[in-house]
Amino acid sequence: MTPPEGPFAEVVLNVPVDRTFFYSAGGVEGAEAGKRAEVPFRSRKMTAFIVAMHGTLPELDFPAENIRPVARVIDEKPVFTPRETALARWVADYYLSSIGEALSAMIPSGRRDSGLSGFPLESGETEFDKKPLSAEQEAAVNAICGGGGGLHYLYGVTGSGKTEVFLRAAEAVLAQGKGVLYLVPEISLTYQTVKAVTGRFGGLAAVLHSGLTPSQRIRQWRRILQGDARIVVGARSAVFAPLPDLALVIIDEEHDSSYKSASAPRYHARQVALHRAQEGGVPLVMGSATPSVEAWRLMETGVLKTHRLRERIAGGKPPEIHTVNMTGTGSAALSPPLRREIESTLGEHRQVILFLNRRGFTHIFRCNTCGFELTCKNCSVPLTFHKGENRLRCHYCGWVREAPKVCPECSSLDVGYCGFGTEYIEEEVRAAFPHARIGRLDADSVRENGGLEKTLNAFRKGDFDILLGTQMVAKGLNFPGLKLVGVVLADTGLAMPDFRSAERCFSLLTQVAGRAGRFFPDGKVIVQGYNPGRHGILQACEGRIDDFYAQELEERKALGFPPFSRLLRLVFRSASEERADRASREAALFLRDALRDGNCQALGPAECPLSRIAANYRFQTLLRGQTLAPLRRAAKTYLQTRKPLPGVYVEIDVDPVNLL
DNA sequence: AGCACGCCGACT
DNA sequence: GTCGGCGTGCTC
Repeated sequence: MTPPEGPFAEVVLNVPVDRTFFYSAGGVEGAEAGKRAEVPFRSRKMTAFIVAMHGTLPELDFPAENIRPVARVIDEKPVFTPRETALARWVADYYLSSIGEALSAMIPSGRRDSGLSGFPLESGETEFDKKPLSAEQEAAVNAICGGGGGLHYLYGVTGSGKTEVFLRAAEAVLAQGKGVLYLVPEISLTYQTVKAVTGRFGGLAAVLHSGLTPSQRIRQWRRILQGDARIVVGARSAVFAPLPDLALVIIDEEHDSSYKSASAPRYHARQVALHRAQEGGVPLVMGSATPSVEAWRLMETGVLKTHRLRERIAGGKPPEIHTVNMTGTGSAALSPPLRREIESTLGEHRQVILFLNRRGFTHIFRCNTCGFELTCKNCSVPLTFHKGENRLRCHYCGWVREAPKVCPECSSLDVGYCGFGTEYIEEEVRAAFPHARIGRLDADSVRENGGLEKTLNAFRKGDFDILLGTQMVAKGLNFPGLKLVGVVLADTGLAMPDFRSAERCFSLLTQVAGRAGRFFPDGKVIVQGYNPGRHGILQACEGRIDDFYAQELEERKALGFPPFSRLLRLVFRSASEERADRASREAALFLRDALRDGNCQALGPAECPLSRIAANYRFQTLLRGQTLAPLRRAAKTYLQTRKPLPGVYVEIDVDPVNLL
């Protein structure tokens, strides 16, 4: 074998191995740090990220003749800099992933440049014009831009003008020739914000949204890297945007859980943003009408500087909220009061949104004789009945089966489909209001009709009288014709065994209520539930915001949950229940021992609330402590020194947002 | 993560 | 005798 030719490329690969690899770059043109390359790895080709070039081979613990040549350099110009590599290292360290996994999550995978920008700018619109600032807004802008870093929170209801503050602060930063990162929860749900940014800053803006193809994504990425686009708007992964001179980070709807990645590395964009801001010594400003409980606590303790926007710029006042107790009301999804309100709203030719929190409480199969409930054969969740096709479907893995006519367990004929799915409600609403035009918005209908935006625009234009939908109608949408919002079943999700369920319920209801009164002072909200007096529902309905946080913080403190502790979750999953169980118990023993000194605990192991997902059995162990460092250290030691049984996979979740 | 290598059971 | 199960370890 010929001796390897220099220079040498040090690369990272998307494998869960936390180290770099070396390749000979003598045979290719243009190998350079920051470029991607194709390399042979084991028996296949992989995309490698070149993190450094070396003239001579550094001392290695393996024979130099094993060095293999780079197959091809992918990029003409570098797509990342040492800043991105350093950020990837930080993410990998914080979230216990490999550098390769972190860098792969950061950098778009596009190959060629497509000519399309992927985001045509509309012209002739005027809503992007600067609006005059209230005294509160002006004070907030001044504080944020007042020099130095600083952590700020814009706390105010929907319509209190948070966006305008963000835009003015961004404008000031852009005027200095520096860069702004503007994070939003889900681009498709925050179209108004995105339009406001692109409308006001035009070609200076880059939008990273989920609809971009990989090549469009890398085109935007290059614009940012070159300094052509200096304000970046985007969802979670936009937090990695390679702005060369970042001077302001904005996080809109800070409480939103979509900022947390569900796959490795399981990063929280808010945490990454905080790191970037502090490292650069630049301000970070977050905003929401319903701050996360963590953020609320940081506001109370003064870590976050709070700027309260009390005025409702858009006019209107908080809507009336009525609650309806559904206990013992039978199988109708719409209570008489809700029916009457819909009727009178339609009579005024105004619009209605019926909001349904689909998760966890849908239309499930249940035997009235033995109580048997049909669950997915792969996951442990109840199957959802789809009347249209007369089938049952799993909303986790997609498994479909015919709807049985008799109970599979006791053969009773007395079986039913209880709960309210969107289809079921649609039917009931159609029957009750045969002349109303009804639109439906959920994950299925979005896929079928080819677009959330289409349905929402149709509703905004008045093509429907009633819009029936899940979570996605609750966010960032303003409909001038809307008068009535009905929450069909507010308890949904509160039954979930998760310490954040009350918080989620509260924020959802408060946000929904906030939308209703935005344009009309006579907006009305009706909240139905089996227990509308519950913590999380009651305070949202009565607008007792401070009370909710006070009580929630008290409960978290009593139970030792965040923000009074830090958590690290390890999920062991396997096709074999026995192995997943055994691996989790072995790990818990090890971890408990590793944490024995220090004020930390290992909870569990226990079956996960979602005990099976996609044919995998799941067990978890929770590590808890006052600080994260010992938890991370223990988990890291476990990963490095122990390997779980074959066929058992470990998911590490640092700062988990749900424990399902 | 893949994927090859290697060491023990049933089978044309 | 070998085909193939899965447990173990390595990847520049």
